[in-house]
Amino acid sequence: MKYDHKPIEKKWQEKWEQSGVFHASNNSDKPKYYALVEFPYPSGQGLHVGHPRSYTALDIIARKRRMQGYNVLYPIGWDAFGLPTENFAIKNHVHPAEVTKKNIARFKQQLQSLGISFDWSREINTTDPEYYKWTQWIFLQLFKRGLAYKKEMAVNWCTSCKCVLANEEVVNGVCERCGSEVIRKVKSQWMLKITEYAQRLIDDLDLVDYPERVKAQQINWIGRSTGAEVDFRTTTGDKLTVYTTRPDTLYGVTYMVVSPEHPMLEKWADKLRNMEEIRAYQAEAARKSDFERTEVAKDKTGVRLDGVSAINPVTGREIPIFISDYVLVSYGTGAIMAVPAHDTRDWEFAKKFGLPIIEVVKGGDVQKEAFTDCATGVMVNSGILDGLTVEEAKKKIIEYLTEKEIGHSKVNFKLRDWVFSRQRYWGEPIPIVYCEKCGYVPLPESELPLKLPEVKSYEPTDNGESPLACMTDWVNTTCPHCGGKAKRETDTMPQWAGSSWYFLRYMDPHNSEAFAGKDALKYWTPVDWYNGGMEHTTLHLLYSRFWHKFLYDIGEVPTPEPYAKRTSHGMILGENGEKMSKSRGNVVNPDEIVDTYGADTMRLYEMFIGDFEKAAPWSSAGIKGCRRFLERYWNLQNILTDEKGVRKSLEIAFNKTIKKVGEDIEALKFNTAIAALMALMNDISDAGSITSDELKIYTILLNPFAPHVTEEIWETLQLGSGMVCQQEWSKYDEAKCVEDTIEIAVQVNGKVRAHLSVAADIEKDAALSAAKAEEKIAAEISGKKIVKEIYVPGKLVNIVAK
RNA sequence: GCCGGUGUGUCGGAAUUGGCAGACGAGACAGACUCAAAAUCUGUUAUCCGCAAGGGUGUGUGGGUUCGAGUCCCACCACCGGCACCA
Repeated sequence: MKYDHKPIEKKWQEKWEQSGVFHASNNSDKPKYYALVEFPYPSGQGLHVGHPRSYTALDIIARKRRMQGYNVLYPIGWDAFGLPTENFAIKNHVHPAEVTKKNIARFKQQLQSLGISFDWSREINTTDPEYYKWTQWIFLQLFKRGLAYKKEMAVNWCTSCKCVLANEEVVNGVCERCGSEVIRKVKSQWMLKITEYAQRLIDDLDLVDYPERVKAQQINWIGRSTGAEVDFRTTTGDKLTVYTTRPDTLYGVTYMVVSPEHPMLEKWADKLRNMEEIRAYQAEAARKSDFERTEVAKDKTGVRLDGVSAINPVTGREIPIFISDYVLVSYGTGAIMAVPAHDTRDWEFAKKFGLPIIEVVKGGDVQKEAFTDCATGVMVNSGILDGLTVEEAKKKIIEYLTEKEIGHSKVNFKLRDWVFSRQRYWGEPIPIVYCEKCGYVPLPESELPLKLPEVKSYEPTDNGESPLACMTDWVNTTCPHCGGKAKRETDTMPQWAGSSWYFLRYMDPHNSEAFAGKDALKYWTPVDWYNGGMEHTTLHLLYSRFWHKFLYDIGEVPTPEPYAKRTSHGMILGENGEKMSKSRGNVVNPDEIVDTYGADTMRLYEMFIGDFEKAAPWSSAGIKGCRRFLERYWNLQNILTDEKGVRKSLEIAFNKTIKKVGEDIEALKFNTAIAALMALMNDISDAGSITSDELKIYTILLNPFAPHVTEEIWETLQLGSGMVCQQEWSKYDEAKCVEDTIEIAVQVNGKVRAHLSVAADIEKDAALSAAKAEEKIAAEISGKKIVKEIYVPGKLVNIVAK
């Protein structure tokens, strides 16, 4: 009989669905295991071949855990709010909800055709009011505790999406999503105080098992630095505070720089003789997009303040103040003390404006370039600091500044608060009302969900307002606090809102009283293994850790961290090694692969393609190899013998393979697990036959990778009761993983000269004398003096002779 | 510039963490089957010298440690990802 994947795969997908074998239970005596993959955005393009790489990997984990006796939760859902859907809806004059529904249906069908063991009874959808009710509820909790606030500020504005973006969504000065120019625009925005959690988001990385590269990227993004704030007196009698990480260089400060947006400039307006020039510079800086501002980063510009200067607090010297756009308002105090001798940027600026460069750390030639090394230098020209190392000087100067009350130590972060409002339709409405008398008033929780109203046009507006703003019936409401006239917030939440807590909803998806019941949370939290893309490291992953910590603080979830273990898959590239895209014409359609080769082949291939954590190019030849392998497995039924048990000749091969497949799955090395199964297949082929017990083990080992074909063989050949996915995972005998006699290499002076067949447990002396007895070795060493003899049990002997 | 990572046959990639480099798959070549092709099966396949037995050389480059290095150390080169005027 030929291996025909189509009827087999259809049959088992239906059986699994009907029997509910993959449904997790909230009342189980078994130990729990929560495996999670990032839920997809149901785009109009349908599933990408990259999706199954992640889903199959954790499906293998989930299936193995079930076989190991765990109560496994492996859920799926839809992160369905978002711009592409909204844009498609605008273009085709359909409601985004309709578009979403259609896309989800397609995605669901595609995912089911892959035989992933998701618990479909827990399917969630972020656009479902029963779901976003709780997204809004969490927002209200943030608001009540002062972590959601509205602020007038310069934000990133995407000129094409006509919408603000979070810092995390701006990549190289352009919109992460559409690649259009991002400009700065002053707008009143809802913000979330993620900065309040900056330190804990770093510290608690110690509590979790994440790849080093993920931790490093998050730490980098949060950008903690330690230094000091120092107050400088000005000639107007004011105080100008700066932040510096090098307070040790205070004696080398020869000028100061404030950002063009610095508030002191307005205060000094009437004292500044060149205010016009300053205003012109400010205007120019404001006009530049972030992209332009960093583009010209090499060439320093600025204007010297004429009329106000500052006093260096330790030298008493009067120093000029400049404005320059190399100083950012949003970091530190928006002002810096400049030490051209020991900071590259200050050095460039000083050279351009002919400012003095005073060396205060010995070790370089500060007239040639800035000397920034902190490890080797010694302080000079620095009064009380002379002779100290940089580290000692930092400590001493901070003590001094603190005592004199002109400065103190200070920690700063690069992380900014999260811009949380979007001027678009297809998102969760923000449940806040603005009342002239009472200000921003939260909607009572009983009024949740605040549903998205039907609108005539979803078109984003040019004036920067949400399309909801023209829904006057909906916008005009009464204040929940005073009952007077009030207006609803018309901005919606960003796409990252719904995904910041979705893993909690899976634990208890139909609960109408809470986002999840306390018992369910206690049982399932945390997620045991979460796999997803590297591109979410500083977005979704960081945001959801923040929300989870907040929920932990208010007693709503039982753990400080949401995910115990995080792994990351590499991208699947086009056959030409480039990223798959329509314009490159190298997109592989998963439906076609499933149709031609079957889901089992597709799964197997995606796991065999290479190192799971690295990018790998698709290969249409490679997938044929996996199909061939499954055909060989299928044909094992033709060589089934009446013999029972695992035969002596294959005993070691089977035990070794059970061990290797199990260990490799845990280590995310699916490619070598499959290679081991292929090698065992070769051994079976050499043997010319297989017993039912051997086939039983083989089928169980292969099942997580290729679930359909293994179920079919199991059933047809009646290898056992129930389905394969309900069997116990195979065990191995450590003692039977090694051969009795092994071949060891014999080296002379580190070069392999012969091979020797010896008992596995041979002692050093016996191994060496056997080696020396070998004809070739004897010839090699004859007449030489043996200097050293090395024996590595089970591997080799090495005779060093001169 | 800073942080993280990678570099191995024709290709995707293995190598129990210092112990026989190239597992497994793909491709190619040869053979069997076939009228023929496909499929399937068998064999060969890092490279150089040699008819062969055998030997030499080989994991980005240069050095080092070691009986022994793809693996450890130092310096460098190339590529990929992230951050980037963050004081």
